[in-house]
Amino acid sequence: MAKLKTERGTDKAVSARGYHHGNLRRALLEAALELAQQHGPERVSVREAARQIGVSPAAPFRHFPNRRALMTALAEEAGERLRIEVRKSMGGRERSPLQRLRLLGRGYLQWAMRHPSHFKIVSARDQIDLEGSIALRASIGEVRALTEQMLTEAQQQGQVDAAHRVPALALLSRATVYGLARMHQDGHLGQWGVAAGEEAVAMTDTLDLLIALMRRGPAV
Amino acid sequence: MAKLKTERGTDKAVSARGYHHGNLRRALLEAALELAQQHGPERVSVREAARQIGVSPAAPFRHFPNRRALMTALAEEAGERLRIEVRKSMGGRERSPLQRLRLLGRGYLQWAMRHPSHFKIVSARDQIDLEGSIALRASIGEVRALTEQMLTEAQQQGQVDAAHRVPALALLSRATVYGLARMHQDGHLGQWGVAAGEEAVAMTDTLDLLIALMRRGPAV
DNA sequence: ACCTGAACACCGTTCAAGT
DNA sequence: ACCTGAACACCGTTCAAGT
Repeated sequence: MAKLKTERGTDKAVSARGYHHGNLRRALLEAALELAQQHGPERVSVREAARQIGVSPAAPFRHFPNRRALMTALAEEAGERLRIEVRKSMGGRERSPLQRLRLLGRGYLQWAMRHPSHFKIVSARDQIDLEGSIALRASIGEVRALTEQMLTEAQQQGQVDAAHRVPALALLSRATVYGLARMHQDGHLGQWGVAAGEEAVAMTDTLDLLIALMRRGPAV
Repeated sequence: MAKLKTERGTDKAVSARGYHHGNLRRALLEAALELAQQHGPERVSVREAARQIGVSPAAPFRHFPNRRALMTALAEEAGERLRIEVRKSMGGRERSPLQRLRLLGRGYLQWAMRHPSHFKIVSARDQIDLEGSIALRASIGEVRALTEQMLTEAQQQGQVDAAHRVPALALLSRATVYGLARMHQDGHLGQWGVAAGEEAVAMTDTLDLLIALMRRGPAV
C-alpha cells in the first residue's frame, strides 16, 4: 500500500491527537465549504469553522489574513473546477465551433445547477477579492478565451455572420449564460414562467435559442 | 400654504425633540438606504441605523420583525422605482414593438448603472424575502408582462420570426439584460474586454446586438 | 402605542503568552 | 512555527420595564 504523505512530506498519521493540527488550512477550507453548502456562503463564519475543527477562534488567522481571504481561496478552488468542467464539456475539434460554444455554455449551466454552493461562491463578489486573485481571474480568463476562439472559428467557417464583432458576440454569450445561472440562483426563474423542475430544460433551451439566432440563416 | 401633515394626520412639527419619534419606520428606511449607499447592502446594520437616528437598538424591531424585513421593504421601494423607470423609457405606441423592447432593456440597464445601490438591493436575493413580498413580485411581473407583450406584437408585425416561442424569447431577453447588469455590479465586465468608462456603451451595444439577432432578416 | 435598558448568544480580529 | 486565551468592538434579537 502506498504511504500517505502530508503536504510537508512527513509520514505522521493525520488522525493523531495533540499535534498542532498539521493541515489547518485545508481543514478550514473544507469546513467553510460545508458551512456554505448548509446555509449559503454569506453565513460562513470563521469562528464556526474553527469550532467544528476543534481549534481556537484565533487559529484561522494564522492561515488567512481575514475572512475574505478564506472565501477567496474557496472561490479559487471552485473557479478551477468550473474551468475544467467547461473545457471537458466542449469536446474536441471533430465538432463545429458553434456546437462547441453551445456545449461550453451547457457545461457552465449544468455545473452551476449541480454545484449551487460552488457557483454561489464564485459569483459572490461581495465576499471575495476578485481583483486580488490571479488564480480566479485566470480561470475566468480561460473561459472567455475559449468563447472568443469558438466565435472566431464560427465566423471563419461561415456559421456566424462576420458582420458582428467577436468581443460583442462573446459578451452577449457570457451575459446570457451568467444571467441564466444567476436567475436560477437568485430564484427568479419562477417569476419568468419556468415551472418548478423545468429549470434545466428552460436554461438549455434559452441557450439553444441564442445559438440559433447567432447561426447564419440560409444564404440570401 | 397647505398644511403639512404627518402620516397620522397630526399637525405636530416633525423636528420637535422629546417625542416618540413620529415616523421611525420612514427614518429607518432612509438610514438603511444611506448605509447601503456607503458600504453596500450586505453591511447595513439595524443597530447602526438606529444609532444614526438616535434611537435605542431595540426600537427598530417595533417596525420590522427582523433585519430581512427592513431590507425587503427597501427592495420594494427600489423595485417600484425600477418598474416606473422601465415603463417611462419605453415610450408609446408610435414606436415599433422591437424598438420599445430595446428601450425597455436600455432603461433597465441605465437605471442599474445610475442607481447601483438600489439595483444591488433588488438583486440581493440572500438579504431579502422575495417570496414573501407581493409588491416586489408585482414590480418584476409587470416588467415581464411588458417584455412578452412587445415580443408578441413584434411577431404579429413580422419583426421577429414567429417560429420562436414568446416565453423563450422573453427569458433570453431577461437573462441578457439581467446578466449584463449583474456583470457590471459584480465587476466582471473588465474581465470580458470592456475598458473602464466604456461600461455603458458596451452594455447597450450588447443589448442592441441581441435585438439585431432577433430581428428577422430580409425575407428569403 | 412606542421606546429604553439590559441581557444573550453570537461575530471578526488582535495580541500577548504558551508549546 | 503554530496555537490558545482573553479581550475589544461589534452584531441581531428578546423582554421586562418605562412614558
